[in-house]
Amino acid sequence: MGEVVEGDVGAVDAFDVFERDCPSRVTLEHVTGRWGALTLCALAEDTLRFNELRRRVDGVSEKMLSRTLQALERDGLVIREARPVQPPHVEYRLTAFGAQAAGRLRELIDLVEGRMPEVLAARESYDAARGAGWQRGQ
Amino acid sequence: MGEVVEGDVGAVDAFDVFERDCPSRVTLEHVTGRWGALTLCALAEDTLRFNELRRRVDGVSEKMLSRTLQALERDGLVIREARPVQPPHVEYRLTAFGAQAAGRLRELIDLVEGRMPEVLAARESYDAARGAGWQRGQ
DNA sequence: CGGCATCCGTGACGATACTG
DNA sequence: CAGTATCGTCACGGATGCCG
Repeated sequence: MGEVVEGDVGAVDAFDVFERDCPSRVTLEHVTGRWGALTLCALAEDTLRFNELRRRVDGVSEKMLSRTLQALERDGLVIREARPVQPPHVEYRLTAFGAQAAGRLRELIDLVEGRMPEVLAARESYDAARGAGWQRGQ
Repeated sequence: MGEVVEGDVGAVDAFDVFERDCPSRVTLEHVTGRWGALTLCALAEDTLRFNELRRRVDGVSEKMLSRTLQALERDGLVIREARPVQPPHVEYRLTAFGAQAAGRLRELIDLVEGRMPEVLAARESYDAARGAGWQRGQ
């Protein structure tokens, strides 16, 4: 994974995220965004309906969940399936790409969760060192 | 996933990101944030100085890079090493935790970059389907 | 139930100037 | 070089209300 097939001219860095106007940055932000990441991971566990998702991703507002799902659907990570019944029944599930992304995210999240004790300790010593004269977002 | 080991009082999901007030969410946002992710990946390739980093992460402002680095240092992902010389010489490098996080991020980014052609196609068909009469951020 | 439209505050973010 | 300080903007994101 990741090795380069030579002979292919420069298609390698065609979508390099380090470039400021690269479209891959936008997609990456959708995937790694505050709600995007959690939404993808929630859908990786199970196909869910709108309000089930809302409950699973604790704290997300209706508007943001809606926006997040639209962005992910537009980028081809999520499939929205609406069954024409009364009352409405809409389900969200992942595409193959979405499932892969969710898998990578899961690994990252598991890592972070597992390292939290160490993170909390690091914060304390950081704040202790610089007189706690901080502020700025968390 | 999600089952509780009885007898042990909830230590299992002690840092579950799906919970709204969990500190792991904040750290995850630092790691996956717009500039956090790129900064970590840049430092995974090499130890860098402030302005080298600024050039590598195309588009980041001084202020945001500074904030990003502080957040990552505080969470124990980045080490800031200042040598007391004139002119100032400051280097940033990853901790073991930071390197692991960067590795996971790299995999995610590689995936996204590789799938961009498909993403672009998905967007076109999405926009085509719904009259393209939209807007809202990307 | 599954949304979209609207109002609106807070803070993220960029540009610029300044310091050590 | 490596930042901090200050200012202005605008879009993120929550609350509310309405519709199919």
